[in-house]
Amino acid sequence: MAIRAADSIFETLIDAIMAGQMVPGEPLVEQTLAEQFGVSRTPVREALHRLEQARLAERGARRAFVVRRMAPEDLAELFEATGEIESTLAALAAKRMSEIERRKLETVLDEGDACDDPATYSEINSRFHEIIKSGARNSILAATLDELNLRTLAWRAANFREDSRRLESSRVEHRGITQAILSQDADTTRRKMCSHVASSFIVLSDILARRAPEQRAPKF
Amino acid sequence: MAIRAADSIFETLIDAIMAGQMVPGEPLVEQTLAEQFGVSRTPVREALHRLEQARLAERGARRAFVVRRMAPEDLAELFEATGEIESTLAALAAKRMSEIERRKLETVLDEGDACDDPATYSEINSRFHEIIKSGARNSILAATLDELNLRTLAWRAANFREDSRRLESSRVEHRGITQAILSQDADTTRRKMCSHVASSFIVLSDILARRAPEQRAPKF
DNA sequence: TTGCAGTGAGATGTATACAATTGAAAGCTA
DNA sequence: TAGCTTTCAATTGTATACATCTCACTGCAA
Repeated sequence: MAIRAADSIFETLIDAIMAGQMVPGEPLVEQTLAEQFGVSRTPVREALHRLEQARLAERGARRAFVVRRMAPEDLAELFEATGEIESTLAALAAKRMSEIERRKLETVLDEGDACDDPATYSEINSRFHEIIKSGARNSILAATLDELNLRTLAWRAANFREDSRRLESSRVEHRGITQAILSQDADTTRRKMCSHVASSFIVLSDILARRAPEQRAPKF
Repeated sequence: MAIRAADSIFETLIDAIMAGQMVPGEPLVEQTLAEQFGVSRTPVREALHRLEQARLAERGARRAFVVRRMAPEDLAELFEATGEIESTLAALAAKRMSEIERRKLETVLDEGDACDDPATYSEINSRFHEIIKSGARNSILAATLDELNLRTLAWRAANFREDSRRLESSRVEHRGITQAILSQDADTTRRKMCSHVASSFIVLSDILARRAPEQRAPKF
């Protein structure tokens, strides 16, 4: 019982959704998944309920679970929420980060400037946001942000490919955020972070808009 | 199967925690609860897992569930998070509320001024916050706030008795928030709402601090 | 007295059988 | 043919038995 089957199934399903192997609308039947994982329905059932609570699954016909469909408006709300919470964390971080953390932030920024490989930049980008998140000194808000990020993953992961123009503008935005944090200007930090997340969303929207209609908005 | 046993058990347990009938640290044993509710362990099990995800239960000895204990610092973080999110919603509402909603807000404010009964005031207070929440036009943030409020309920419900001085200061704060919203000043709205939630927390802290040590901080 | 291994009770994790619900499709009627 | 009813299969909900894990307690040895 050291590692629970329900836990690993839950995570496997999340990974599959992230990787785009399970598209929104795809059915998630207890019996079928149980056979695939080689377990009984019980742990699968628990995993599916957790996916539902994480808003990654929803009920379809006959109360059956399907990978959650999401309308473009919902995605916009989700990104707005993410942006607001991340901005709040950044504003708190501007007031609370230690000297060591401020130095780290600068280091990561420099690494980002020196990097041209999109995959590496993506990893540096994560560290940048991670430092801010922990600098805010509020684990509840941090957990809330993680949760929301999980819900956008299915879309970001399936669609995002770093394009060099976005990479450059991201660098500029990171620099602005860092400057605001270093000067402990909470209001400016909030504004710049909010705009940064909004930019990411615009890029994603563009990509989605260019796709075939049946993929763009699976629900309709 | 119209109403699932698991659902009603989940809600009953929340209500019991809210009402202070189950104090933090109290064990939640599947078998025992199953007998009390007259069902099998299965639906109880599901309800307990959902309580855990809602952070109202945690694991104690032998992986058993107990009503979640919380240190004072955790409570402070929780209230800070609640305040930040409610402030964000208020700031958005200041920019987005319809004329009708603005009028409603004024009406509720007047009702609050005219009211001296703490129970009635508490209901009016809920409506005030409800109007702001829906005025923000973001269901994700609204749901996030609901979730956090649920987690503070156990403490607020067990401890809160309206005291007339708090009632008066609450009125003043509500008036300030309303003015800021009506003049569509998002920044001021955010600041005032944040301070409003902080005041509530201070009052709660005082009440907790006056209690016997073993009740004040159940964990230690 | 201290430390540790064995043991057993208490609790959750999982498998499986059966019950209940839902929705779609077939069939009947006007 | 349109609309209503009935039926039935698909799927989840629940009950129960068994498996597994954890930890407190006991007893022995150093």
